[in-house]
Amino acid sequence: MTDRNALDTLQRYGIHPSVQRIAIMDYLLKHCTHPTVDEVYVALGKDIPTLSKTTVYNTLRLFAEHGAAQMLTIDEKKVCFDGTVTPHAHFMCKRCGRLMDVQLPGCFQECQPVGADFIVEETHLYYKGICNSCAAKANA
Amino acid sequence: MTDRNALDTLQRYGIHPSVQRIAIMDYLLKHCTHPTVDEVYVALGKDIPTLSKTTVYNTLRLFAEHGAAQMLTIDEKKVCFDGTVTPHAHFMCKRCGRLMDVQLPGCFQECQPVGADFIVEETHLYYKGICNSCAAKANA
DNA sequence: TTATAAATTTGTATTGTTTACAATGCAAAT
DNA sequence: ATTTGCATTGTAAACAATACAAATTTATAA
Repeated sequence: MTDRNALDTLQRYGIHPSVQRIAIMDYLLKHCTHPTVDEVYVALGKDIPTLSKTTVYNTLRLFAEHGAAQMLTIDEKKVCFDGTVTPHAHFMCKRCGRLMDVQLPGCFQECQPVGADFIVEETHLYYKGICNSCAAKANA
Repeated sequence: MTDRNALDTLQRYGIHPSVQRIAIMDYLLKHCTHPTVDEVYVALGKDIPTLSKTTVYNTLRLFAEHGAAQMLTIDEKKVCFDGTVTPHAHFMCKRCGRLMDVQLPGCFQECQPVGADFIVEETHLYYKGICNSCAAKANA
């Protein structure tokens, strides 16, 4: 059972805490919607009016570098962030743009790259297509 | 053996050919370096001086929509394009930024998403890490 | 406590990619 | 020859992301 407390999470990843960093990590942990920088910035701006967008950029990048968050480049328009760092895949609906978590296929552990002449630090698996709710709308 | 002729490729994917489209597809097929829009634009500008960057954007997007090319969003800085559409994975070196093709693990065909309540149209698998040549440099 | 140094945050200016859109060009069909 | 429709071009604009320097906060040492 992983600890989803913002402060603890920061400390576990060796990130020095601050009001802004705790708030941003807290947002990530509580909103599994894969928010963009702007979404985090707008949402937290209500509580921290002085918050700078640059801080959100820097902080999310910092989290990703320390492995405390995942940077997702699935949508070519904007980078999204994911506070869940346990291995999982993603699905993006091409119609509504929603991004959701997907359990990894069971066989995936054994799926190592063939003839790899490189050191793997991150593995990314994602699917694109049409989500159920968009498919249902199309039939109406 | 797939046909790597530009005109034939366009027709196979139902894309109406034009001088620009043929040139762009030809470039993709002959340069497996996963070029960006700008790289294609600069390279073809020598032969087609009137070429517009907008056309390159539109055309590569069109190719991707028709399945004649793959849009890669691995590097968060820029979108790359891949003329190879047979299933394969990618590796990006975090140090030198190079992007290369990787053979899919054999078990991957059976790797379907678990409990998928969506229609999969594309599957993307890639790795990030350090390539051999960068790792060698680090040891010097 | 006070002074000093280090780290963090802020805000503005800037860069660079991508899109929107209107005008133009071109080729096939009538 | 005219029309129709798609493709291309080029400019303007939107927008994400970064650079940077000033301001603020926090930590450390005297």
